[in-house]
Amino acid sequence: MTVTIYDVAREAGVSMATVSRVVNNNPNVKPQTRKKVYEAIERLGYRPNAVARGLASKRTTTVGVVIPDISNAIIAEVARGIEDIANMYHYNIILCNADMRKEKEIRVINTLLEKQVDGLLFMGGLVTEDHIQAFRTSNVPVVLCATSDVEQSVPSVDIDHQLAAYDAVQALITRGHKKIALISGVLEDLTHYYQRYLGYRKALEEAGIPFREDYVRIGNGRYESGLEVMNYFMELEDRPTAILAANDEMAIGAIHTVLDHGLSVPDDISIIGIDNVRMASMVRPRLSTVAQPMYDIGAVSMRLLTKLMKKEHVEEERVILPHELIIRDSIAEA
Amino acid sequence: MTVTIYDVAREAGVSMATVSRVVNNNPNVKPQTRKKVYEAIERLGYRPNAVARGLASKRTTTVGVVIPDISNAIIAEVARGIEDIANMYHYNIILCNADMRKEKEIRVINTLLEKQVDGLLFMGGLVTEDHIQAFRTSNVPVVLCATSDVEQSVPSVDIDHQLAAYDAVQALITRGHKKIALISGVLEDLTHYYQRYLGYRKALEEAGIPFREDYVRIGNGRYESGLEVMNYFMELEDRPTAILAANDEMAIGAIHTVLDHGLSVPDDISIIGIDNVRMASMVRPRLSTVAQPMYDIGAVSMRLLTKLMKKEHVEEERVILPHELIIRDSIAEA
DNA sequence: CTGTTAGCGCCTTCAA
DNA sequence: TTGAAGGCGCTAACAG
Repeated sequence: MTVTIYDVAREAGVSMATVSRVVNNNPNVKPQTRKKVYEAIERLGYRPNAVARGLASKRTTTVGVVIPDISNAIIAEVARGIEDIANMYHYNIILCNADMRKEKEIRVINTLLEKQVDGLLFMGGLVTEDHIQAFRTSNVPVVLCATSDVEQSVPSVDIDHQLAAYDAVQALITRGHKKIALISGVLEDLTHYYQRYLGYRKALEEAGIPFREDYVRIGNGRYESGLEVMNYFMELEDRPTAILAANDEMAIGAIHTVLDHGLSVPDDISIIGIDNVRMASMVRPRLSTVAQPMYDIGAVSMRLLTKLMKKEHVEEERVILPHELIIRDSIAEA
Repeated sequence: MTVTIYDVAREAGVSMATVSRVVNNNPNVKPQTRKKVYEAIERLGYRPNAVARGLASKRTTTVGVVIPDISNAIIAEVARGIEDIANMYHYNIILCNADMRKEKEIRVINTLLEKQVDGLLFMGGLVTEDHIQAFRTSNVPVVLCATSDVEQSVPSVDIDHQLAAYDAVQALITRGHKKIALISGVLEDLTHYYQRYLGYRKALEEAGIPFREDYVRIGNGRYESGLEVMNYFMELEDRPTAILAANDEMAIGAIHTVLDHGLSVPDDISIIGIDNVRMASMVRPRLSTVAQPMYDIGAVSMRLLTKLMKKEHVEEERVILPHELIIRDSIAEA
């Protein structure tokens, strides 16, 4: 039924080894022989069995990419960066979605490891002790992509989330705002939302603006949540004049709550986000935000992983990429 | 270095066969023996090698999912449907993105086949002769998901795109609109955009509204494209009062062009889309659209694939799921 | 430049 | 209920 390397060898009148060499682009084959083999392959419609190959060579030339949340808007661009570099180095990549559930993340990591991937990229979620434990039990290199672990014991590529939030608040302060509220994500996410929270506080502090408990509310990162939290701020007696949302999706929700109240963004209230997802420029007013270099995060982390897989020397296992303030139409002078 | 089934056998004082049985949940093992084996596995930190298993059993219990475009907003929800059912039947799924490039789609299909997946799901893109050719050379079942082929020779799960567009235009006609324009996708996409185009024409025809060439323009499916095409319509002397956009993203672009011209949606111009991506309710005015049952499309196609993989009998290899008109704020009486 | 020969780690009869 | 043994399809020395 299935045609194997042995069939091709017989058809071409050579040995299995020679066919193997041809398939693997080993230069030690006479051009003429090579041609014969290719013809036989063509005639028989031979397709190499990657499973057998993986077993024999102990390398699968594939890297597993764990996506904690496939509906997250930033992953598409990051994935593109990963793939471009992976292709360049002739690695296949297989994506596995974990649906934002930690237990499933661990399961997926183990599945990938059982499949003998040559390396692992963990993309964008919260990294716990259990994750690290799962990584440790493997013999393959792991790179965290658009995230990092608190202990900083795993190679990673990310931005400085604290600084990103700091810069966003700065942009507000520069424009004369003093009543600046934060729509935060869950603070248990120590590497993303908590850092952004710290950046918010730090910017206020440096500007001599006192921190107010009632100016911070936690959302879940989704649009609806931005809608709700902003509603709370609208009801405040001493309403904020500017908002930092910990991500763009909540920022957009916040904008819409303001509009739905019949007020204007940015004339009445300024709103800034973080991430620069594609949607940020697909709303009115267009959202000002702090851009993550998503493609680069993907590309650099994949590049780092290839080095680790080849046991090449790497200067620095923890890479921080620069972010960029993008001013559009959703913020204005106080 | 790596611990194998043989090590576990020795540690537990049984044969490899017994360990294999335990790992594969074969009931023919004495509970006591099973326990011993589990303990040995635990002690040694044994992790089954899926590659070796795949080679020996000729089944990998994984299905490959080809995603033509990972940044497409509808795939996340479809993927969720696929995964839920896959988990239910104990299949792993591996996602492969093809970046909207046909040549890469074919390559990815072949890679997946080389990896010996037990089945293939092709999600949402245009299916050409070359695709079908690639499918044919494999021995595993293939299901098209959120798409179908013109010849209808491959099992598929999709909606009736023509009817969806028809219903959208109907919603406009019902509200008294007569000057209805279409922001289409490329008509070469026979299974999606061309069908939607036909639905548009059919609805007009049945209502006795003459078709106008200048009321149809082709976009590329993206937001920016909606922006541009709508700009063209705005300049028309006899401006349309209603727009059908062939997908939501272009519809949203169209809305913003109208707003940017200082006019109102829906008071001056009504706009309706197709798909019901999450973003449709994340804009102001919220977008009316025709919803695809994305989760179900994923779930049903995966279910169909499991049947095919088990060689079970299936009634109908081509499933059409119902769509639904969702009226929100972007359309009004003429 | 080419062929021979061991495995890679596991499943799966077939016997016992 | 368990063990022995023969592959699965391919790669990787090692010879020649």
